[in-house]
Amino acid sequence: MFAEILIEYPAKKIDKYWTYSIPKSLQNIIKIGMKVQIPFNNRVINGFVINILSEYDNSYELKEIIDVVDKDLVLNEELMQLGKYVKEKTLCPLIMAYQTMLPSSLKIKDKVSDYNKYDKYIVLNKDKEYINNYLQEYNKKNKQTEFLELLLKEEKILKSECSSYVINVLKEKDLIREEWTQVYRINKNEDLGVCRHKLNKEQLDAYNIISSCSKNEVFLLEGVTGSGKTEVYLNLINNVIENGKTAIMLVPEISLTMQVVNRFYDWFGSKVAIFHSALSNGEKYDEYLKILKKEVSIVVGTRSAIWAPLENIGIIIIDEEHSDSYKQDNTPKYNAIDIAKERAIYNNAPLVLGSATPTLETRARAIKGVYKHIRLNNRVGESILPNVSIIDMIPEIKKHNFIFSDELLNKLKDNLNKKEQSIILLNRRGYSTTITCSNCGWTYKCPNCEITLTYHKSTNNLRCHYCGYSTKKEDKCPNCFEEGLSYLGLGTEKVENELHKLLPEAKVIRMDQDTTSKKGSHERIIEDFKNLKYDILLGTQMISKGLDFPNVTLVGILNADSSLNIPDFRSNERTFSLLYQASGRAGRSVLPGNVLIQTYNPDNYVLNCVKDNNFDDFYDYEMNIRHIMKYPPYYYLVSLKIISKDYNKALNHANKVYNYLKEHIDSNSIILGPTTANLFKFNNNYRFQIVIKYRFDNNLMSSLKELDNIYLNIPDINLDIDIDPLHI
DNA sequence: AGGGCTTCCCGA
DNA sequence: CGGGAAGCCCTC
Repeated sequence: MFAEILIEYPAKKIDKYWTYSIPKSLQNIIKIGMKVQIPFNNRVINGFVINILSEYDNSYELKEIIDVVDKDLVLNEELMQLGKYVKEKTLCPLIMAYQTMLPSSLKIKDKVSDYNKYDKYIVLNKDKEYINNYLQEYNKKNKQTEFLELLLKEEKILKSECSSYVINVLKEKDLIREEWTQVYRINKNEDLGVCRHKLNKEQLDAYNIISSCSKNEVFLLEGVTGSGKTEVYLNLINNVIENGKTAIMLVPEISLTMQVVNRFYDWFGSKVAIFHSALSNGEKYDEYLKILKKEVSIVVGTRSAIWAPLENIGIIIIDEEHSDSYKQDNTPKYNAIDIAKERAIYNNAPLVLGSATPTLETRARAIKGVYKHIRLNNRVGESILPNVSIIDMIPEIKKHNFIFSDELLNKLKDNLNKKEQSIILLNRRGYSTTITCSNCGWTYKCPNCEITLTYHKSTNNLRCHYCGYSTKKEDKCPNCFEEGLSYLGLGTEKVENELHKLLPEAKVIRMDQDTTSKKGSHERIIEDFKNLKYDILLGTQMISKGLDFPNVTLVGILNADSSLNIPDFRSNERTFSLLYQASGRAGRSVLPGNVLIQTYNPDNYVLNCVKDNNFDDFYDYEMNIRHIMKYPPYYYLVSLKIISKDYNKALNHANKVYNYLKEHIDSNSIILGPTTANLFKFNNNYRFQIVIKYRFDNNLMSSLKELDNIYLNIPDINLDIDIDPLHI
């Protein structure tokens, strides 16, 4: 017997099958998808069994597999197949695809360490009669007898609650012993079944259409904010598990994750496993184990949850499908929606994409009939969509209102008086975005990335939000040594300061990357705000999605232009989505909501579509632009980045890549560039970019693979290929 | 990836 | 001539 094996290192040069013979002693143990130990180039390393062969017709002398690393960890057939898909789709080494599927504690490359967690108990080592006799004979009262008596009553006691001296003495006498039971770090009660609301007509229609689909089909569930999509998901999943199948539900990111997860816990209790980045390695390990042991049938989590080793999947649901977080931005650059489609096909199950603002790609497919389009047009219960108005900031500037317009400030005051809550969104953290010397014009810039540094007042330093570089702020200009430093551009820290000045009685909580770095701080802020401990929630886009605060009646959006001005063909779409989602936070209960959008471009079409709550018009407008400009969904994109520390080398090779593509890919495909990439200098690397737009191109993928291979062997140059990029 | 072997460059 | 760095090659 022989095994074809992948080497643990995710290097493209050794990304192929290596054949080993299987020793007799392991022949019944080794399976496809298992971690094994092998000799490789005079070392012992880990490998991953990808095929088992009964014959091997080559004179080459093979080495033997040494041992199995982990008998219980076997990727199933579906995931094995999926790995090959990921390699083809994203051009990553195959082993990397499999590494991506596993929680970090179980990665192929890791040594086996025991991630199991145990509760250690002390129990009696003799029967009760024996102990009673012993106590009588012993005929003294001390800590030992006290402990034995307690143990007679309780049967087992946590070791951590016992005196180690007493334990040692009694162990010596052979009266007690230790017993270990494995415990999970996250424990939920049995199925609680609470929190079930009756579905309204629209929700019920959506539920009926999707639940009666027993084959592979993709649905777009497009529901306005507050229309109760989560309730539909819960019912769909309930239906699936009642039929003995399993379900995956993806949510975008953690601020929202726990809120959704808690609804699942409330309904499904211990049948749910969760995955998101805030879990510790041990917690992830436990959750993974629950799935492997088939103790759970529902997995809820962020992007990586799409790899859950569930079998017999009955439905996959992706909430807020427009979210960028479903695409991984380092290798393998996969999109969880693509993976979900593959898994839905494999399991012959429906896939539901839900959003109030689906991507243009998704919506176009729904309109074309590739996906089934289901709409929820009304909010649940009494609540109506908020009233949105646009505030022109140019006249406000003349009144020296640089941050808050009179109207927004008055509404905030009103809300304080009425004891209703407000949300303020500014998609920029820090204090000010730029520090410039008004005397000599010098600006603080990142030495590695050549972009302006953001000033953080609370730590009195300047930080690069891309590479993490940080430096102390000087009192005087470091260039001309005059006291001319001025603070330009607005961040959440400065808004917070300003709120304290203008509304000293308001209790303000700020939520952005800087205030949520600690574990659990997300949930704490959200809980506190929900429990009315604060009047105003101020934050970046992490507060815009999905959160449900019934007492919020006002949403203020500062500097709505900032995201419109980002040079990316999707910036209109992102702005619309961000503002629309943020607006949706207002008036979700009986109280009506107001949204104020502050801008310097009050006539902007995108903002006015938000104001009129009109996704259809926005969609038509933006689709027209995409059509004219040959962008998705009319064309597909590939982005290639040519990266080097050496400027000339990067430029030179960018041109070579261009010429290669020109020669090899279909002449109908459009090659743009090379141009300087969006972040031209990042971490001391110069980056050039080439973008390919294509519709059908039979030569493209093979050419990209070929290019990728060529650049493996060229030193000091890195070629980064992103297929279906989200940002260009 | 990373260890071993070869080559190349330069100087107590 | 010798030693160390850089480049190259190979791994079932």
